[in-house]
Order: sequence, then structure tokens, then C-alpha cells
Amino acid sequence: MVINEEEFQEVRKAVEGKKTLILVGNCYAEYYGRATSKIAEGDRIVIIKRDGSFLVHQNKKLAAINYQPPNSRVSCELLDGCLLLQARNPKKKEMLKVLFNKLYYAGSFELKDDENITVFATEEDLARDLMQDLSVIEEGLVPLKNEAMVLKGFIDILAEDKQGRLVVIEVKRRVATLDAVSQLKRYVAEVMKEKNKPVRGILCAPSISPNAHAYLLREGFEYRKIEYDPLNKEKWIKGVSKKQKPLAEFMS
Amino acid sequence: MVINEEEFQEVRKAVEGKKTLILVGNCYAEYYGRATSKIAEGDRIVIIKRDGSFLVHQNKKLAAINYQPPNSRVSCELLDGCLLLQARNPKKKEMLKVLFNKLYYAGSFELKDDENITVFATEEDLARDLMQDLSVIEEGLVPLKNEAMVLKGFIDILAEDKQGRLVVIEVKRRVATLDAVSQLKRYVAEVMKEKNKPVRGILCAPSISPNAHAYLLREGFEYRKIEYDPLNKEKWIKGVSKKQKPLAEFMS
DNA sequence: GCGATCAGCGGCACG
DNA sequence: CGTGCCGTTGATCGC
Repeated sequence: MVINEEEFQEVRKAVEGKKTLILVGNCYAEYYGRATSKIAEGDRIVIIKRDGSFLVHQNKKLAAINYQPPNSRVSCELLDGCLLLQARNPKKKEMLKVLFNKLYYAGSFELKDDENITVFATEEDLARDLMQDLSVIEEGLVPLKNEAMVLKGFIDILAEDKQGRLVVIEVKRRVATLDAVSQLKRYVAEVMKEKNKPVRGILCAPSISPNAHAYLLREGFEYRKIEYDPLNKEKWIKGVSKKQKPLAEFMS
Repeated sequence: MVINEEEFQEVRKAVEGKKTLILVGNCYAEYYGRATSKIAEGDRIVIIKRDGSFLVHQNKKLAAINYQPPNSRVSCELLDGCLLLQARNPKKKEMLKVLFNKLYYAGSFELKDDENITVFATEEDLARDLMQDLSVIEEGLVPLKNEAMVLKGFIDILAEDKQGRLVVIEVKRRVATLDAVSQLKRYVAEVMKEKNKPVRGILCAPSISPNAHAYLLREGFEYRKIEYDPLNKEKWIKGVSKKQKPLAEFMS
């Protein structure tokens, strides 16, 4: 009997009362569902959130080793002095079991937080602000906003060049890889088929891997380097200055 | 003065002593680096691991809203009665700041855990065990293990059909999407160029999206449905029975 | 270190 | 719901 009744009641009340529960202790864990996993006993942290999210963390790495998404049904029981937690997703036939044989800490909390995080410098931000001034990509490019919407919905920027040719522009916020070229290729083929005329493809990214570049050129597409700094308030995209969304303020 | 000196010393000792630290309280958070983010004050959970991993969790959803990868340099200070935590990655010029104005809990732990999780039913597992009996994909297929290694290293399975044609097989553990077809296409093109002869492409997955299937057929490739159950010990891949890696044991 | 790919990816937006 | 795709993706493995 390692887990005492008092601790268990704390856990039970948290699980039943939909509070947020934090556990630290020595546990074994196993999962089955989309795959199966197991890990022998070790000291870990478990977080069970109000919405049924379930996390098992080792004391290293960023990612949880086991988890269950929101809306999982959590149960707890005392089994031979051990605390057994189970998080099920009946629809997906998934189950995560965590068996604690030691508990260093158990605490439950009612956390009030209605805030949403705002993130800046996403691919969407890049594409939107680039569209305000496509000259950084190529002189004379004119964005065709509505076209892009109607046509696909996935194309970052659809534009027309000086010669009146359609240009599909794929924007990447980090190193462009083979995937990005494949993606561009699909979009170009799509538009070309739709419009029944030649379409150019431009890949915009801070850099591109050698393989991706070779693939790109082989397909007849073009690469344009873009540089950006999320903290530069006036011109966060190098070479683009007008009509940019103002940056969020940050303390020094 | 909301954070008391005693709590702060607990935090400071944990941060300096490379212990694992868990904080629960009301905080504001901001990040800058690859992007920028900020979120107004709310009740959240912070975990700082021994290796410098830093996590900020809201009381909903599975994913952390802010984080810093392993090896970040963490510092803490008391500022106007508030606890300021900073996690920096000098090389990437990244910084995460968390400012607590209330602390409901602060605990530090020395967690001992040398175990590694074992996961079964990954794509690698699927490909390896399928290779033991390719008849479930097509009668007469013979795997060319060494070829695949030498040729690329990324092709899941390279085989030869009854007519002696090369067959590139891409295996997916879940719904095959457009990406998977693009990937297969790249590999087929690669092998075709290398060997200078026609190459077939087969996409193996539990299911395939309509768009992906259309794209696949348009490219002249083929789809083969595979069904598997990670918990079925004798035949976890339907139709494949021999030489399979034994499944890990799970309690009922 | 970069490059390529998988992940029980998670999350979001759209149809 | 599925489909598609981004993500401060993270993590792994090969070079």
C-alpha cells in the first residue's frame, strides 16, 4: 500500500470534478489504439486537464511520451496500493493506462483562463503582407486575390506577371523542402488545367535545400529568397514596406 | 508583492540546481524567435525540465501554447513581486518570457527515469512485416531489400513483379493523402531515371482520400488497401502471417 | 551540422 | 465528420 487513501481521494475528486490534476510519481504506462506503446516504471509528470486532455511527461525532451486528446474519459482507481488512471476514447478505441506505484505530489486546481494566444509571422502573415508588394518577388506582379479564393483556396498567392501569365506563388516560412516543390507542382498543374494556359510557379522561402532546388529547376519553377524578422516593426519582410499589419508590442 | 521570498527561493534553487520544476499560477507569456507570440494573463501550468525543456500549458487542449526546446537557458528573478522566468536559446535567438503574478503551486523534483518508450505499429513496422509476404499487395512480388537501401534509403519497399518490372511501394499507416501520392511520384521518377526502365508505383494504406486517389490514378499508380490491428498478436496485418515481429504484451 | 521523413503527429479552417 | 495543410511543429536517423 504505497498510495494512501487521502491522496487517492484528492485524485478522485479532481477527476470526477473535472478539475485540472497534476501528478508526479513513479509510474508504468501503456497505450493502445492507433498504435501500441509501453514504458517501464520511471518518475514522470502527469497532467489531466479539464477538457480530458491527458499528458505523460518524462523529465526530458519537449514532447509528451504518452497522451490522450481532449474529451477523453478519465477514470481512476486504487489497485493493490497503486493508483491506476485510465483515459479512454471509445470512438477511436483508444486507451491510455498509467499505473503509479509512488506518488511524490498530487494537486488539483481550478484554472481560470479565457485568453487566446496571438502568434505573428506565420505563413499566412507572410503571404498576406507579401501580397501588398509583390515587387520583392518580381517587378510587375499583380495579385489576383479573388481568383485564388475561387480557384482552390490553398494557393498562397496567385498573380499575373508583366506578360499576363499566371503565376502561382507558394510561400514557406522556413527552409523549403522537397514537399514544398511537390505542393507547388500540384497547384501549378491544377491552375494550368483549369485555365488551359501556361502557368509559372514561384517558391518563396528564406532558403531552399539543394535537392529541393534541383527538383524545382527540373520542373521549370523558380525560387525567390525572402528574408524576414518578426521583431522588425517597420519592415519585417525585407524589401516590403507598405500596408503591413502592425506588429504586436513586446517588452524589451 | 504577491510572490513571497520563500516560493522564489524554491524556484531559484530548482532552476539553478537543474531540478524539474512545476509551477501553477496566473501568468502572462510572450515569445520571440522563429515567430512572436503573446498571451494575456491567465491561470496556467509551467514545466521546466532538467534538460532545459520549457512548457506552458493552458487548462485545455493537448498542446502547449508556449515552449522552448531542450538545452534552453533558464533564468528566474523577482520583479515587483512577480516571478519572471526566461528561457533563451542564444543560437537561434529565441526567448520565452513568463511572468507570474500569482503562484498557486511551486514544486521541484528530482525525477529518475532511464526508460525508453517502445511503440509498435509504426510505418516502419508495417513496411518491415509487409516485406515478409508481399502477396497481400500483389501475387508474385519479390522484395529487393538491398536495392532499396543503395538506391535511395527513403523508399519503403522496392520490389519486382512477376513480369520483372520494378515496383516502388509507399506504405502509410493512416489515410493516404495528396502528399503521399506526391512522395510516391518522386520516388518512382527517381528509380525510373536511375534504372532507365518503366517503374510501377503502389500506395499501400488503410484508406485513401478521394482527391489523392484521383491524383494517384492520373499518375498511373495503384492503391492497395491494407488493414491492420496493433493488438492482434498472430496476424496484426490482415493477410500477412509469417515471420512477424512478436507483439509486446499488454494487460487486459 | 543539414536534410529528409515520420508522428498515436495536434490544431485549424473549410466543405 | 473528412480533407488539406500549417506548425516556434518535435523527434529520429542518415549524411
